Amino acid sequence: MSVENQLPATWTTHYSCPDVSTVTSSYTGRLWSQDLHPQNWSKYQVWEWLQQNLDMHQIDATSIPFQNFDLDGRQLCNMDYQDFTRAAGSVGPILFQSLAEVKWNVQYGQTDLFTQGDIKTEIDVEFPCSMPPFKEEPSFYSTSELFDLKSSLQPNTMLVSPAPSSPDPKRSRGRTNQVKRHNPRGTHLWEFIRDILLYPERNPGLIKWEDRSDGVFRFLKSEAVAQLWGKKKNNSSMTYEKLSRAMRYYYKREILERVDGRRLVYKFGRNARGWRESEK
DNA sequence: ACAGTATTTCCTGGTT
DNA sequence: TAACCAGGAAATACTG
Repeated sequence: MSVENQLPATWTTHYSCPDVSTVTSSYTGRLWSQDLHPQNWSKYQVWEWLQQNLDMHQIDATSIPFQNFDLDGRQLCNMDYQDFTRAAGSVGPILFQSLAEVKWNVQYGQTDLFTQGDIKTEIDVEFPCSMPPFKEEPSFYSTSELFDLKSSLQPNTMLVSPAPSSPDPKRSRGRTNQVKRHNPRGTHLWEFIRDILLYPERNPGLIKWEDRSDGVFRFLKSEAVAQLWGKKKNNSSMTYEKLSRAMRYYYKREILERVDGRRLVYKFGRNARGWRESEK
């Protein structure tokens, strides 16, 4: 089975975490218009948006009650500021702002300026990560943790993607990377896996609990998960082979426990937090 | 520039 | 044979 087949449509089409330069160029339109208006999001898309916002702001997924966002796009769009605060506490304002900006961008944001380029390479690059951070003071985290997107929202500064920091003379092997974004320490692999697992109703058959209370789970679509992880890390050459190596390193740290004899099965270890139902 | 962490990449060899 | 699993070794990416 190909990876494309493994990936649910919504994920292939919508899930990604591009770097700033790609985000900006993808702000263009076509991917955004009618069918991507938040008003028309499915529950799953709402969930994706939520996840991406948490990622972007480095908010632990367990810190907000996801059940309050078991909504489709229309319901989401009907929420006002108060509703967001009620639903997500201190994270509410971030979400509110994020949604407002998505709406704005769908409506007016994209102009011809960025409609360059070949759709193919941008097609898998779009929204959640392109959520602009909100500008008001987030009292609970430092602005330095934010993406430096403030500027990227301004069309004129967006196109030039200056590959900031490192000179990086010798190139890497395999990995296709363009611009090193200021990628705040994102979610770790095991947290990424955990977060997919946490909401099975929205997990499109990628990973499944084998024993919920024991923390045993199984990959159903190993390569698809690897692709998603790769997207999150902006690494298009990620494979299950490599992802699983990283998983095996978790054994020593007791973030995972070994489950032998069962292919694609892993178990959370004593150092993995946030996966138990009681911790949700 | 540098050290440390967390992968990522590659590889050999074994198993299902 | 394909798809996994085990880990070692070394390279990378990023952070402080």
